[in-house]
Amino acid sequence: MIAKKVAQANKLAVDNGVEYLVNILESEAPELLQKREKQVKRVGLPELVNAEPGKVVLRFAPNPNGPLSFGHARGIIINGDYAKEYDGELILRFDDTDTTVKPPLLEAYQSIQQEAEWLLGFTPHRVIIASDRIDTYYAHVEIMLDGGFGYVCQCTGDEFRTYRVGMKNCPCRINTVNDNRQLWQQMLDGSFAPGEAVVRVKTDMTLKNPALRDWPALRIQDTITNPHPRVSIGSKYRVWPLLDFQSAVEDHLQGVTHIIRGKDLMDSTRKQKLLYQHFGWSYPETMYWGRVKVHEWGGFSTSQMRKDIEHGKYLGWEDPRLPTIAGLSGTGIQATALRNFWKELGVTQKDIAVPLATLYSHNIKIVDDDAPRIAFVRDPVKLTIEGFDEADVAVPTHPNNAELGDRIIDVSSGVVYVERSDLVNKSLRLKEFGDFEISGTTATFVSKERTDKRKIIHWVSQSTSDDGTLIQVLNDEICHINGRLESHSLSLNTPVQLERIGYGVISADNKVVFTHD
RNA sequence: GCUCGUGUGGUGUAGCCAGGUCCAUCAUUGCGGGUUUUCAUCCCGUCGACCCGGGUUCGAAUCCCGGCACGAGCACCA
Repeated sequence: MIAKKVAQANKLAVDNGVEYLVNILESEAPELLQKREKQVKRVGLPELVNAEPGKVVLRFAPNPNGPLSFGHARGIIINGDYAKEYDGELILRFDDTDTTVKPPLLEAYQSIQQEAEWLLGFTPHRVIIASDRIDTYYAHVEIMLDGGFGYVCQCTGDEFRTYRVGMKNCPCRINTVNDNRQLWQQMLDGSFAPGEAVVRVKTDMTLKNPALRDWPALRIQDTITNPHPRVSIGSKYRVWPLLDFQSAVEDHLQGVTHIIRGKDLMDSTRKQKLLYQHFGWSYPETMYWGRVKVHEWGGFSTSQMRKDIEHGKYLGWEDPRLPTIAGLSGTGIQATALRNFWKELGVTQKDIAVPLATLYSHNIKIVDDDAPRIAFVRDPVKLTIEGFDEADVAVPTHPNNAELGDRIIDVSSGVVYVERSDLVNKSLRLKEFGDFEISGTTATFVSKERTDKRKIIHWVSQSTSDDGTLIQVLNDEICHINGRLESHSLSLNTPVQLERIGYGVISADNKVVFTHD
């Protein structure tokens, strides 16, 4: 019955067009006509669940084992943007609890804060350093041991792995509170070497997910051989929390309401939720994003970059070939471009690979309206001007932005430079100057106005240009391209556009670093 | 192996939870054209996608089941 009616309606729609039905509805039952707009793309980041404006606390927690990379920018930008949008707070937390595998780098504590601020456009509301908080973590270990939901385990890694896959309890699991208390003191006082004892969170060895079975919370590190790089910490502690424990406790202590992180940490969330249950705490809302690769770079690991720099493969963290924030900003990528880029990708759990062209297009949108045009002549050839009497020519600094005014170029010397490769044509127009006929090394003035469709090239006057260098990465090599750079009074780090070449950034009086086409 | 997650044009992304004007959004890239004294910017046009197979339903990108593919976790790294 209903089916028949619907079929009838559908047929009407096909025969008479949807308009017809809409009209009937409008006259007979207007309340059924729910306005559903044509599809619109959602703008901005998705809403946070359970978020009360003014009470949202988020955090970004890098290991300071190097300065920030392109990938870290996502964490800062997304978390920071939510904090801003919800009038909440962003915590910058240094998770520097490993002194052996990924040891922290002293300089990174400073540089990360600066880079974070550059990326965000504001200063993180709180800064926490995990290595300052070890005593607090110890206090929570003691609660855990006393509460019977943690124990000191003396099994080797291999032994425990066998228990984990076999879903069997390890012998240490039945330690009494007193046993654990005593063993804990022994961990602290140096009776155990690294690997001889760990503190575990007691969950359940029969849990479906093997990752969650009695997971390790703290371990011993040889901080005599590998002292913590912060002098105030150095060799002070032997027992260090692992990420899952440290992060869980700290998030609770700081009142974090929302955690947004990589989906590789999904099991971390599950482990931490089990710990929160033991403590009687409630876990923050969590969101995840997938892994990002950039076509041109592949993946990027801080540890690998650090090795390559130490081996001299790269100049340093700010090397323009490196996907670090320092490298990117040094080549003229703007913080706003990075922000827009990451916000556009959002927080999907898909693993993706994006082309650099996407980032570049964001950067062009930020930079182009205000980037002064400036000429750089590669492989310069000196030409003598004939038949032009005026002392100078005025060239607009920006073709679409008159506010930037004109560049007055003195040509009274009668000598200009042009690019050698442009000289395959003998009839040329020097941009904003005039039409010329080239013969040997003389350029004879023809007309100020355009007389034909001859090719337009860029040029510099000898007296208003200097020897300069364009620094450009080509095939993973840093190339220093010498030429003549138009004289300018632009300050350092000004984004410019080299006419007919591409965008760049002033890196010294006579040096420009190439950004992109 | 166990566990978890993801699959929309070349690349990203919206829509999916609350099935119907979704012959699927927006951006980027490619291609074509226009403006322009830059091979830039800007503008216009155009190509191009719901992983596969079943099921539920009058109707499925959207719900269910099963495959397949890819990724991650199972570290005394973060």
